[in-house]
Amino acid sequence: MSGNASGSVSVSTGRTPREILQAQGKLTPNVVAVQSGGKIYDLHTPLPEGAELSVINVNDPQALAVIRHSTAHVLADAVQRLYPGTKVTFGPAIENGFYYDFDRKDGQFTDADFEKIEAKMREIVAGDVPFRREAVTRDDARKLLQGMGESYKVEHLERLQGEISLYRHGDWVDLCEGPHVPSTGFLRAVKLTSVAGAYWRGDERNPMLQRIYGTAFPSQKELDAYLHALEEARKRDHRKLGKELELIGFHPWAPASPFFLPRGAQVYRRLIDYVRDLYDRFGYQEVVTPQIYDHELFVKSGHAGAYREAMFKAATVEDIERATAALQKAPADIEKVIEEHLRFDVKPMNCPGHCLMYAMTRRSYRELPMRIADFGRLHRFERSGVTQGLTRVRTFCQDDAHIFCTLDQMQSEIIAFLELVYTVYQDFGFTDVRVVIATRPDTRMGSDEVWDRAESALKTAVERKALQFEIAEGEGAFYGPKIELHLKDALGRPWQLGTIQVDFNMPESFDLGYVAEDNSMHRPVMLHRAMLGSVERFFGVLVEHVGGAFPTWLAPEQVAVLTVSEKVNDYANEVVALLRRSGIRVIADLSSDKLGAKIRNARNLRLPYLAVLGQKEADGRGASVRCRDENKELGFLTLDELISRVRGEGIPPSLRSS
RNA sequence: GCCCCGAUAGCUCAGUGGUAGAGCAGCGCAUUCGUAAUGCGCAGGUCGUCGGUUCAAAUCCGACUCGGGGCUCCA
Repeated sequence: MSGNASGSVSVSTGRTPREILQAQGKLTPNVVAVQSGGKIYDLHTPLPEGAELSVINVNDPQALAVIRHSTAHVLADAVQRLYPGTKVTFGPAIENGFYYDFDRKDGQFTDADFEKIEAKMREIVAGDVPFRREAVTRDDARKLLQGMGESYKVEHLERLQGEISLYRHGDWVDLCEGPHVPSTGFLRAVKLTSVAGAYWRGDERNPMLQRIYGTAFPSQKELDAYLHALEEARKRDHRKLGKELELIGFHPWAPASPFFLPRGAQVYRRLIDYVRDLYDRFGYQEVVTPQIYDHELFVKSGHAGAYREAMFKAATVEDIERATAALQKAPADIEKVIEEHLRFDVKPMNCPGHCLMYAMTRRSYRELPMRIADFGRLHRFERSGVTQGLTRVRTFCQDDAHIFCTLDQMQSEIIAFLELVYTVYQDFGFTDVRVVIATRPDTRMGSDEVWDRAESALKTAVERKALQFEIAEGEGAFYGPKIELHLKDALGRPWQLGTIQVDFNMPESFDLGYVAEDNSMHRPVMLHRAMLGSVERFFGVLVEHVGGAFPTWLAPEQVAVLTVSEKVNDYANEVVALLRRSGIRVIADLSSDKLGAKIRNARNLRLPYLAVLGQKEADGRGASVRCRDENKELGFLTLDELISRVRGEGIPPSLRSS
């Protein structure tokens, strides 16, 4: 059970953590690895001379990644035993587990193989064989890997820099930098979860590998807890809740295009109304613009090139007849015929139309900043494999707006936007927002000076709000840098919702200008910005965030009127009419069901308030009220009390008078 | 687009080659009930679509459609 296997060529110096801990008498059976200088080292890897270290025990959070990466090795070992000839590639620990990518020549993995593979893995774990590390030269590694036929590893080897190491457990060996657990016996709770295709190095042009996902924990108990939490998260899935609560529907004849059913449309409309109210207060002007434009527009905006694949064409029968006739005359000119005769495109974005509108008249600096908002419906052709529920669809609308402003106004506009968007997220109860600033890519337009100014405007705004942020170097659009705001869905998958992007390109392409104070023409800057982003996506993430229990101000119905018996139907109808007149959204259950059943149904719909009406309530002109959010009965309330309570919660938190 | 999985009643699901099932929802009748499911009855399906294998297909095979998981979190 020694660290460095004897006989290998060691490039490292210094003692291993195992040796250090042993000397100090601190090597307990629970030690998985150590931490030193912010890095995790396993017990096999020599530390720099004189390094400080702290012990990582099997139950420490930092041990998870080590355990999972080691489990990936055991998975690969098991797979290669069961399916000889399978080549290994990468197998990292990931956020909630690990994966390993294989190139299997003789078939595909399916979920049905998991049981067999897990059994083999348990066997390897039961053997409690030690992991061993060897530092080797590139030549030795190459010889070894070539001898094993591991062509992907050989390819990877040539890209590696720095020290090259092998890890072994039993007679299985892999090119790997670690870190790994001391022995396979540390891998006590393992589950394979799914199989998927994945391209070698993530590139579509490369061969597709078979990826097996799994997860591992220090104990079965923790694994079970994780799997249970996953189950719970699935219950919040907006696709499941959307169906159960009759919010949305889909039909094969409109793939990846949601129907918002009456209950869902109630919420959808309120999301938009909410934003619209903010626009009124924050100096935005809403416009309504065309759905279908001449192709020429998107040539000018650049979409016809870069965005071509994602755009729907709109053709009339006449267009197609003309195109057909033209093709019969000149069959070779397909591209040209399509350009000429299929003239219309369905808009994938609002910005080109807004540029047209901006340029409809001569603009003065006095009009800027001009904030143009549009809830126009957009269509984008998303490839079939990437669509998903409401979070990735082919038709949606954004709370989209374009701010045309001067370079000097850019900074304050970005800050004002961040103020606004954080108010919005607060109203919805989102606190876990990830902020990413995407900076200049290699191929870009505009001078470095202008980019400097735009990037620093974004950074300043984020810093002014004291927000934590990450920089995504080179990930900005070719026309300008941007801030992205990401939120997570129930399963922890991140989605970009809000964004603000600086654009120097489109004003240029459309030759936009304004007359400045000195009577000279200047080019405005264009800011693309959205808070909810796609309303569809936001709706999906929101459903999951609140578990289908919309706050009173968004709920499709705010109060359910439930009768104890049909004897009080007259009073119930009176109450419903009164609440409706008071602007409250009500449904009534006057059926012959028992009260218990009515309550159950209304609760399953997650209605904020239940108003029970019986003879007592009819006599007292009130209702016996139950509140979903406080999860308790409020007892008897007069109708006025009920109305003022629901009305108070019926407006967004940031707008409530205090 | 590519890899794997799935599709049976409005919903959730059972049914592995031999006469299509359950619960819930719906409809009808009875019940008039006090805080998470009242009882009885009725109705409801070209088993996603098309093709193939077979005496016989929801079931086996193939294609297609739609949906789900995934496709750098780089040894």
